[in-house]
Amino acid sequence: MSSDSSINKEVNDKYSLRGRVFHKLREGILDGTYQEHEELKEVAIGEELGVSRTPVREAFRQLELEGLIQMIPNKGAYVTGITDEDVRDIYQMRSLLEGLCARLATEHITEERLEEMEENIYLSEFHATKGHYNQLAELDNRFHEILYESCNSKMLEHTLRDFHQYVWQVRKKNLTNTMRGQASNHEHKLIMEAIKEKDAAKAERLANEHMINAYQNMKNHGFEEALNHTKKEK
Amino acid sequence: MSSDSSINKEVNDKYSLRGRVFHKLREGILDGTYQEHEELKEVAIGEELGVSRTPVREAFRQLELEGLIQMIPNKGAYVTGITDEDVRDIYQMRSLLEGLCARLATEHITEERLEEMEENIYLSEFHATKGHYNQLAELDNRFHEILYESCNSKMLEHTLRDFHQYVWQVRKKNLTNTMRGQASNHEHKLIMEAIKEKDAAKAERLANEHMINAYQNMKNHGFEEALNHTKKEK
DNA sequence: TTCCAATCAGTTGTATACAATGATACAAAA
DNA sequence: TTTTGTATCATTGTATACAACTGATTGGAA
Repeated sequence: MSSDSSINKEVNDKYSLRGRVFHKLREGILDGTYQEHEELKEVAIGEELGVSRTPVREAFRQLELEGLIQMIPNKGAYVTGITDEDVRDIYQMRSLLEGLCARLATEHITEERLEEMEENIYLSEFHATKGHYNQLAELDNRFHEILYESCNSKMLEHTLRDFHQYVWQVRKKNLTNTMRGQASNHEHKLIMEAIKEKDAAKAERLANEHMINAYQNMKNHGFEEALNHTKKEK
Repeated sequence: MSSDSSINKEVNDKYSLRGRVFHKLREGILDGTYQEHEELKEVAIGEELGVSRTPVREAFRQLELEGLIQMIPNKGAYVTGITDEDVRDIYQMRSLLEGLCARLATEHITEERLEEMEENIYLSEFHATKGHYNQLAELDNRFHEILYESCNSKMLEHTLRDFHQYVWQVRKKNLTNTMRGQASNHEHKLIMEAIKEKDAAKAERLANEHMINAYQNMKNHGFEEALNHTKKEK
């Protein structure tokens, strides 16, 4: 069921103008192309992407709901951006929720997904030794996706996927810049083993720590550059 | 800063057609007016609310992002609704996150908000003895709002507010139908006292349990009627 | 000079027109 | 009878037109 909706979302994103605008803007905001407090004008964005105001407006509505832009009625749309504090808060929440997810996944994961997870970790080890950081980041991404799909909770899946995408830009840089990739993969392996042993409490604790470690590492290795936001008023 | 955005949201909701459509539809989906799998047609909804397709479409985008409707490109919008499982999952997540929120609030709450909280609890006791269930529900609502505003985390505030609104319809019925209101208020009082004592760990644990109790109570006292969804295929 | 108001430019809010897509019904052929 | 092709219709996707609002500028009066 959840795969249905994600497939539809893919199709939607790919073929509709609105979807393309939404993702383009989201990406732009998260990677700093559109900076905090910048005003987004409907016609300007429309021309930039070669579409009319209608799809742009619809994309704005979604970005507003995600909190990436703030709309002031009859005035304009302003980039809220993602601050250091936001990243910290997301990791705090994710630590708890990824733990919950891992616990639930222990109870509900299918044999098929467990195999994909095993393959994922195996592949990650390979790419880590070869220094293929892009593949590594993709696999890391996918590992968490598998967990989300396996927790048997539509709401949790949805929430975690949102958070994950939110910090994706930051994470990507981090995995490619440091040795975190290998450590991360090792932690994935431990989580998977706990799931295989059907030890839900252990899986929860490990997933918890996995997030805390990821955040700590990020802070240590140049957090600010990872978010390439150049300014910050306070 | 967070109050700014909520004010804007209020203004927005009140004065723009899109906002009105969004809330009307959201309410309708959550309270069962629009049932699961029902198709929402743009023109029909537009005529129903006396607006054109444009604001309706923009509201659809937001509902889609919240997961309340599913849109199939070039086909239509279908109500996803909120199932028993969704409510269970939300309470599971809320239990963890409200705990986190209470912990953070312990560190960051202002004197002003603490006073409002105290007043809230005092008023709740009064209305509880008088059987004013509507006011009780409103105050319960507000208590959590104060916590969200006090945690000093924009993301957490946003997330919890979303969840809260999601289960609001269900909660309201529950608070009005049972003696849960009084028990709930007592738990609020304990949480507040922990915050006043600056015992963050205790506040976290209490908020945790508060959610679990709320959910348990809901299950015991006719969960299905609270969600007035009449059908369910499986 | 300063203040106020009127006007104007620019932007968003909403409605509508047109295009494209998918569903359905019906007819014709196997 | 069943199947397939086609025409038609309903619905969504997108563009555009117009209305309403906001902010700024200009001009005049005190």
